[in-house]
Amino acid sequence: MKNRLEEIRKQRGLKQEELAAALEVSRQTIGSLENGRYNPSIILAYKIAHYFQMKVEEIFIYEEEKS
Amino acid sequence: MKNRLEEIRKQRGLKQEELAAALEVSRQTIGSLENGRYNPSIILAYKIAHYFQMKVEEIFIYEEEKS
DNA sequence: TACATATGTCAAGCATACTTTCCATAAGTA
DNA sequence: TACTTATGGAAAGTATGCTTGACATATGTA
Repeated sequence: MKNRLEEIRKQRGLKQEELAAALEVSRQTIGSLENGRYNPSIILAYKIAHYFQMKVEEIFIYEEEKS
Repeated sequence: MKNRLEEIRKQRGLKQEELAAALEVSRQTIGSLENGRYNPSIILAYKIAHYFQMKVEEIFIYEEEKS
């Protein structure tokens, strides 16, 4: 699972901390997602997509056969 | 988070066990998703959508403010 | 009745998502 | 230099997703 979080966040001129606050998660969670340390829960993925007014699949890109 | 898993599975004439095998998860996981005991990981949500050739958001319906 | 099939659900255990706390590093500025 | 801001990331703890194994119930059929 790849994601375009860092790209989209920067497009919007947001700091990790600001995005984290808006989504009610920790700054470390945002950093960990951006750097691929883990995948978001489906709930968080939806919150992110909703916040950016995008589709989940526009932000999180599934790559077959990888966990 | 609601989902249309049971409805879609039955439309396709599949048993829980058959769907589970196709997705490489346990039958209990499918049952638990259908009965709302927990939400899928984003990986499993994508596998399910891919299997049914649908969008994630057509199957899993986000309800604001609920975990 | 007896047996098979499909589903519901629990319990224990492991893996992963997310938290808080902490420290490091890089870039900008006084 | 010294200080601030933004980010990276480790460590330990909690919550949730998923597993296997077990048992229950409902339905259909011999």
